[in-house]
Order: sequence, then C-alpha cells, then structure tokens
Amino acid sequence: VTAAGPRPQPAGTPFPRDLFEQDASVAARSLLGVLLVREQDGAAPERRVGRIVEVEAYGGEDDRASHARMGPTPRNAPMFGPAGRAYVYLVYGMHHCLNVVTGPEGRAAAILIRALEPIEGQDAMRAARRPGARLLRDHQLASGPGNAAAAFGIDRGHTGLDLCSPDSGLRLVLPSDGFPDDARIAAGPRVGIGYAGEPWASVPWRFRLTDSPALSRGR
DNA sequence: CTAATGATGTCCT
DNA sequence: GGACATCATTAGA
Repeated sequence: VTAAGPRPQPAGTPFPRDLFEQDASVAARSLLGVLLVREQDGAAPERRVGRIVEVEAYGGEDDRASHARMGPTPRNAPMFGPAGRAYVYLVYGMHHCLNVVTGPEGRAAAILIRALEPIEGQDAMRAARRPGARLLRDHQLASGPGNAAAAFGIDRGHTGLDLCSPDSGLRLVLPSDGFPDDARIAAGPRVGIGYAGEPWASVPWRFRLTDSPALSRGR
C-alpha cells in the first residue's frame, strides 16, 4: 500500500487487495478514510457513497472475541476465505454487520465496518433505514455497524462479494484526497465483547477518525 | 441528558 | 436454553 496524497482514481481501478493481506489490526487502521460505494439498486435509485470513519479488527481462533474463535463453522466460513471479500452476519436477530475479510486464505480475520460518513446518496440511505429513523441528520445515517449496513442496503446476500473489484455493486474505493493523518486516528478497545476476557476485551483494535461527526454512539 | 428494555434469528453449549 | 461485534423507544432525573 503506497503513500498517501492526492492521486487520480480512474474509473475501473481495483482496490489494492494487498492492503488486506496483512494483520487485521494494521489493515483496519488503513481502512479509515476509504470510501464504500454501493451502486443503485431497484429500491434505491441513487448511488450511495460513504467514508469509513470507524472500524474494528477481529482475528482468528486465538481471538476470543472473534466469530472465528470456535474454528470454521457455516456462519464464519467467509472469514477463512480470500482477502478483500465481504462477510455479512446478523446480530441480535435483526441487524446486519459488514466485514472485510483479511489475511491469507485459511487464516480467519476480518474488519468490522462500524461507521461511515455519508458523502453521496443520503436520501437513498434515509429511505433504506427503518421508518422511525428517517428524521436523522446526515451524519447519523450510517453511525453504527447495524445502521451502516441498513443505510447501504447490505444483507447476508452480499457475503462473499469481492469488495476490491470495480465490477462489484458494493465496493471499496481509495480516497481521492489521500489517507487521513495519524494525528486524526485514535485506537481503543472493541465494543460489546466483554465476554471474551483478557487480553481480548481490552486490546485496542477499534480505530476511529476522532474528528468525524459520524462515529457510533459507543465511542 | 442517562438508563432500561424489547425486538428477533442464528449459533453454540 | 443462553448469548449475541445492536438499535429505537420509553421512562426518569
């Protein structure tokens, strides 16, 4: 993964997959500032674009907070697959969460997308949220993992999709104005995984752009 | 503003 | 049967 800074981004350029072929915690940090693009679908005629502002890294069988902690299962199988693909799961029976698979094939790891700052297609995002949430400000449309997936119309049908391919209807795009400064990035413990015990409950694998208004509630 | 709680499906024990 | 990588709503200070 190369230097930050302005770069032209011709249409049809694939996202650099090698970014996801390193440790999940390193890759997660590098995902901050990257754009998630969802092409229009039947229900949402607008293109939707969001900047990733909050992520969490999850490891393999050793990470007691990871879905991969029990080894391969039908649900977590995508985590053991090739890097750069989507792993989407359902939490609490109703919310979808989008992850980017990292690491070499056979080694489970993934990055949870926890919050996005809407850049384009805010109306489509609002329409995709549950009825009660449609009076929100733009920066709240995708703040939180369940909210982000809902705003982009993501569900388990997207699992396995190659997020690095320019042909995918859901894909990643490098930021046209470069990666954010380290000074804007903060790390802290992951949310909602107290059951994992130490050191997993405290390891600082949640990364966020501190000055973004679109962060999730549990800072 | 914070705290409590119900919704709801899938996976693991 | 219990727990869950959560969210929206309601109740209370």
